Amino acid sequence: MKNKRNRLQVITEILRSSVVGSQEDLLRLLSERKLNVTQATLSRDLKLLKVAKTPLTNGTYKYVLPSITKTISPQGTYNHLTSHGAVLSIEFSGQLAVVKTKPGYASAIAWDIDNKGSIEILGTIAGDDTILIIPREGVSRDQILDLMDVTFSEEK
Amino acid sequence: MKNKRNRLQVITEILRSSVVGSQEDLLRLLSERKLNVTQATLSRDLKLLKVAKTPLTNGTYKYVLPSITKTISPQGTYNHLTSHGAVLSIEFSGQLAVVKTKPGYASAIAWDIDNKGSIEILGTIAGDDTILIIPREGVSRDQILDLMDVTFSEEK
DNA sequence: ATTTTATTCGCATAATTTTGCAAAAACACA
DNA sequence: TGTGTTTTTGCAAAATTATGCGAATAAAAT
Repeated sequence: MKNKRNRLQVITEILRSSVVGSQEDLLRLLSERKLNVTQATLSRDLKLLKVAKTPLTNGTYKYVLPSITKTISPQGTYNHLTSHGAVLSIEFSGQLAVVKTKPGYASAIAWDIDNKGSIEILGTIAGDDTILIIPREGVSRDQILDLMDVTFSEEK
Repeated sequence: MKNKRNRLQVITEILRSSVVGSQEDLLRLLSERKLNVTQATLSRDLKLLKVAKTPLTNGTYKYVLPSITKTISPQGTYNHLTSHGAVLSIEFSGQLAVVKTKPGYASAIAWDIDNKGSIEILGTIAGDDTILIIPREGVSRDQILDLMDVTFSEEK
């Protein structure tokens, strides 16, 4: 189908605006919007979107979007944070990763990154609102993204 | 049993230091440490710890600890952040919540909290490394924790 | 100490999620 | 358009996770 892109978009909107506790629930919400798929497809969609299922204090569960999502912009893909945290975006240039933060946050966040002691990262250099991450040779962009996802949103 | 506390502690250590993709895996890791329980218990433990199952880019899954975990300490529960983010802990006194941050972060974070415009929070007052949160009457500690969880880590 | 109350946990099962496979749909392009 | 390739999806089954219930254990109360 050609509505996969659209469906993924709608799913993120739904998850952003409501508490969804199961794929069956999501299925219902989607069909209200005339998007009919099976639960199996949702499982795959959520995996693609890296949506996590997390317990709430009220004893129920909720699907939550990851902190980093890939946005497809005119000039290639671009990873921006869906949260309102201090980290605004992550992009790559060759082997290097560039993290943009709110003004003043860069060095503190770079400290967090360094402090995680991840073997994948050789070091970081921070300005005021920009951090340059120097990954170890052979480390992929995806590995860095996973790492940041985990560093910035949920815990390791 | 009396080793629940210990078991929860060990679980957090394991999840912090390795990639666990299923409860069965966790079961094995625990039994290596002489902690024998059933998967049912793990499901409950993970729910208690608010551990989320999240997809990784390599196509597998991983259980991740939340940024705020309730630590079961002798003098009652106490909520500290497991992440290396700027927020270090949240504790309550009566109706008020006190957030400790890394030095210098308090006002920036208080701004984030205010800016979320949550109806549950009347206002905040920030010093250098401490924020006082004044919740609206009738708002529970758990509600505040949920809110902070969402504010500091994952998206809403 | 005995009874009552609350917690923890295993068992079995229910509920939910993931995935292999094959078919359908979309795409590429000669 | 026809043919080969890739992507998407449903189906059904496998795998995984969640939970009702009762037994066991611990804690509290009298």
